[in-house]
This record gives sequence, structure tokens and C-alpha cells, in this order.
Amino acid sequence: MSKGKYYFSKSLDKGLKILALFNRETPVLSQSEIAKTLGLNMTSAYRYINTLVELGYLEKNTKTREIRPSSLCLLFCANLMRATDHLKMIKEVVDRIHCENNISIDVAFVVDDTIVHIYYREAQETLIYRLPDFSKNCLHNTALGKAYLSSLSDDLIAEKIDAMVLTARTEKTIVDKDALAAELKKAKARQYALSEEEYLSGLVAIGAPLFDPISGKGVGAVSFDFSVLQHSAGEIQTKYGGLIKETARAISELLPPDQNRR
Amino acid sequence: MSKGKYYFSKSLDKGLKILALFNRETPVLSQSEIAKTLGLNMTSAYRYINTLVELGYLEKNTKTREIRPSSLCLLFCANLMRATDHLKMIKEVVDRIHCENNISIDVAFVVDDTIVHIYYREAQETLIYRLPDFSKNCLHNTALGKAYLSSLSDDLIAEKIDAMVLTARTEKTIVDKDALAAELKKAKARQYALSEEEYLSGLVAIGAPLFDPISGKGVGAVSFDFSVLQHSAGEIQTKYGGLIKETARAISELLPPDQNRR
DNA sequence: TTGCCATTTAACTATAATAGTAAAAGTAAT
DNA sequence: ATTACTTTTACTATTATAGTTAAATGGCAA
Repeated sequence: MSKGKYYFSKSLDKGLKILALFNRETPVLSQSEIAKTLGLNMTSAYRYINTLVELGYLEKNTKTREIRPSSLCLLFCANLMRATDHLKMIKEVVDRIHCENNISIDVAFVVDDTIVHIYYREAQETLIYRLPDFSKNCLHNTALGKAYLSSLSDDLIAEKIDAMVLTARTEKTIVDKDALAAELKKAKARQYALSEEEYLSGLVAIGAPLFDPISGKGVGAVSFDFSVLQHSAGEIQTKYGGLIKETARAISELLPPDQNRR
Repeated sequence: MSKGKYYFSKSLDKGLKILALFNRETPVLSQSEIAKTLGLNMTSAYRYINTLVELGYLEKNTKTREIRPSSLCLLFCANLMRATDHLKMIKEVVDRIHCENNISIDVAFVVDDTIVHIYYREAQETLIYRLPDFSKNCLHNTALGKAYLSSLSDDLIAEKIDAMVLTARTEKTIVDKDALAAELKKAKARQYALSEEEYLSGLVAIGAPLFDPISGKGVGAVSFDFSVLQHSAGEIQTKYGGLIKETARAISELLPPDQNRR
């Protein structure tokens, strides 16, 4: 065994990779699709799928042989997600600020450059099925994304911008890398970021980064969202610049300490 | 290798069992706790935990060595849950009926005799009670549970009742097994079940079973919940007996076909 | 029906992965 | 510093898995 990887279970890795293949776009797969995608031979694919089926995480249609996650899998996920339940306290903070100021609030983490929306207050809460949603390629055109980026070191920002493809969601989206860098510099200085109709026409947002309480690393962001009809960007800054920073600080304190590793 | 289990990956099983240990009650565990709970020796525990940490599903606090699910894990779960996304369409049905009739609606699956609440929509002013996300031992005292049971074959009902412990949640809870059997027989005949303050004082509910669209097997239930102050059980039956059956039928059509196995 | 092709299962071993022992390295409390 | 405890590493015997091959199964066309 390659010596660095002595304490790593490849079988577990493969099994989880199979589960991870399922999502909204591909809720159903065949064994051969799975094997091909993951580069497994048919026997191995069969073994892992069979394991997941026997454990009840996947279901296999005996007729069509289609494979899909089962209801038990749903239970497993719901359960596991609740373990990550800083959310309850975050909710309280968000709800309070939402009620006091009547503003739409969005809280998100950033994982692998993907914005994972944890809680947004606007529609009423529901219980289980308020799933976190996620959006890719939105670090450059949302207040959340820019706020998060602004929390990183200058080197890391440069690196990220370099790797990014600045897709234009509206005609106001910043697509020039230098312009984005300048924008982030400003955001860093004033400790909050703005998005003026860069993600969606008519939507103006102000966002501030969330920091891990111990390591101080940026882990996500919180934003207030407004309609252009409500407020201009200037008004938002004077009126909510303080509050967004305050809110970000309050939420950051509630975050579970980051666990160095990875 | 014991010959029946030739196509079963023990490693995957163990890894998943580790993930499944985390929930709202125990969001954090130590390696030794995990090892003890699952009967693993420390090295194996270390190997699987390390694998999950390297893959990013778990995080380990390098100081305290506390282990907990990570944000990536959240993403993984959210993703996987969305593969089971009949829910979006179920929501639409539920929301429509909720709006048209202003009633509280609860949709749940039953997995391993556990009621898993999938979606819950509360009416404007009902008594406020918050259902746990999943509830065990509630098949006998809720409209959801009884509706589900009533969808099973008589033999299976008898078997389930036999195995159940009829815990009394209120003084109206049915604790006699014969009485429950009779109740379910009635529910089966009229195609919906009632719970009159058997789960919570002041709560009356009417529920109908959800059936797999292909196999016709019962998989869960939907219920309308009312306060005793709003309606008597009799009123509910005449007023909503038709609608609950209708609703159950509409939702059943949206369910993903069951996959024979298991 | 028959044969054909694609896909899934099963049998079978060499080889790579894991279990389990033992010992070392950390931690925390005293 | 000592003790008690937990976690990590080193080291093989054991065993689980990969991958080959072959058999079964299902779908489909002739």
C-alpha cells in the first residue's frame, strides 16, 4: 500500500462517490453508467451498488434495473444534515433582524467555491424541506460571493479571480477581472460588498463575510436583498452598512469552530 | 468469505454507519465513542474516520479531536436528497390545497415504521405545535400513522400491531390492540383515518394513505390537522373526507415508482 | 419462436486492503 | 513529573476486493 495512504479506505471512498452521483438532474442511474463514470469495473460497481441496496440507501428496480436513492436515504440525509445544526441559532438571529427591519436576508457558506444557501428569510420557514440550495459560478456577481471573496487574503483572491470565468448574468455583471479585483479591494476596505443588479436585474444587495470564530478564516457571507425600487445602492450603504457588518459578526460568533484539517 | 455476502462491502457499510451516528442529538463524537458504539477497534475506527475526514465529509478538531459533519457533508446530503425530488411537485399540490382551503397539511413517508415528515404546511391560526421531523412509535396515535397502517394487508396490520407498544400520549390515545385493529378496519373501509386528540390534546386530524403508483403498496400518508375548537371530528369527516382522499390520490401519482426490492 | 447484443450476475483467485496487536505519541489532570 | 487516557503509527496475518472470465438475463428484431 502506498505508505501515505495507509489509513484511507478506498472502498468507502468509492461507495460515497456512487451516492454522490445522484442529484436533481440525475435521480436515476444504471449500473453501467455508474461504472463508466467512476471508472469501476462491472464487478466492483455491482459489489458497491449491491451493498448500498442491501443497506437500503439505494433502490433497484428489478425490472428496468434503474438505480435510485431510497426513502431511507432521505432519512439518513435529513438526520445527518441536522447534525450540522448551527442553523437553529443562526435562524434566530436572522429572524430577529428580519422582523426588526423588514428586510430579506440570505445566509450562505462557501464550499469549494460554491455558494451554499443555508437560510433565507423571506418566505416563511418550513421544517425539513428547507434544503440548503447552492449556486456555482456566482462568486463574482453576487453580494454574498463578493463578500466572501473579500474575506480572503490578497494572494488567494488573485488566484481565485485568475481561475474564474466571469459569466455575465445581466448587462451590469462585472466581467473584467481587473475591475473585479478593484471592487473586492473596496469591499475589503469597507468590510461589506455590493451587487447592483449584477446577478439579477432589479436586485441590489449588500453583503458581509462570515468568519470562523477561532481561525478567523472567511467561510461564507450574509446579505440583505432589496429591489432597486426600494432603495438605491447609496441609500443601502448609509442605511444598512452598519447593520450588515453587525449581523455578520453576530452570526460568525455562532458558527461551529472550523476544524483546521483538510 | 461467507458465501452469501460475496457482493457486500463491509468497509462501505462501516463508513456509512459512522456517518449515520451523527444527528441533532449527537452532532459531535469522539473516535473512541464511535469505536465503542460500532464495535470497531481503534485502528479501524481511525481508518474510516480518517477517510471521511480526508474526503471532507467529517471535520476533526485538531485540538479537542471532536469529530463532526462538515459543510461539504451538508452539500452532499442536500444534493442527494434532491435526487428524491418528487417533493417539489408534492409541495405544489400541498400548497395549492392549503391556500384554497386554509388548512394545515402534513405529508409523510413511513420508513421502517418511522414517520418521516416530508412537508408541512401550517394554516394561519391553528394551535401551534411543532412536529418532530421524524417520529417513532407514532403509527398508532396519529392520523398519518393510522392511515399508513390501514393501507397494509390485514396480515401485515396484525403483525405490526402485535409488535407495537401502544404508548399513551394523551388520555385519548388508543392503547388497546383490539380497539386499534377495529379502528384500522374502519379506516380501511372509508379510506381515511382519524386521530381525535390521541397524539396531542386539542388536535384532531384526518389522514389518508399514499400509495406507490405502480406497485400500489402503501408508502406514507397525508393529513389535515385541526384544532378541536375549529371542528369536531364529525364535521371534519363530512367536510374533508372527500378532499383528503383526493389529495392523497394526487400526491400518490407524483411519487417515484417503488423499486420492488428490499 | 430464435438469435443477437447489451447488460447484469456469478465464480474464481492473485493481489491489495484491512483488522488487530502492540507500541508510541499526544493530552489532561493531578 | 506521574498517571490515566485517547489517538496515532508500525507492522503483519488475514481477508476483502479487483479484475478476468463465463454464465445468466432481458430487450429487441427477424
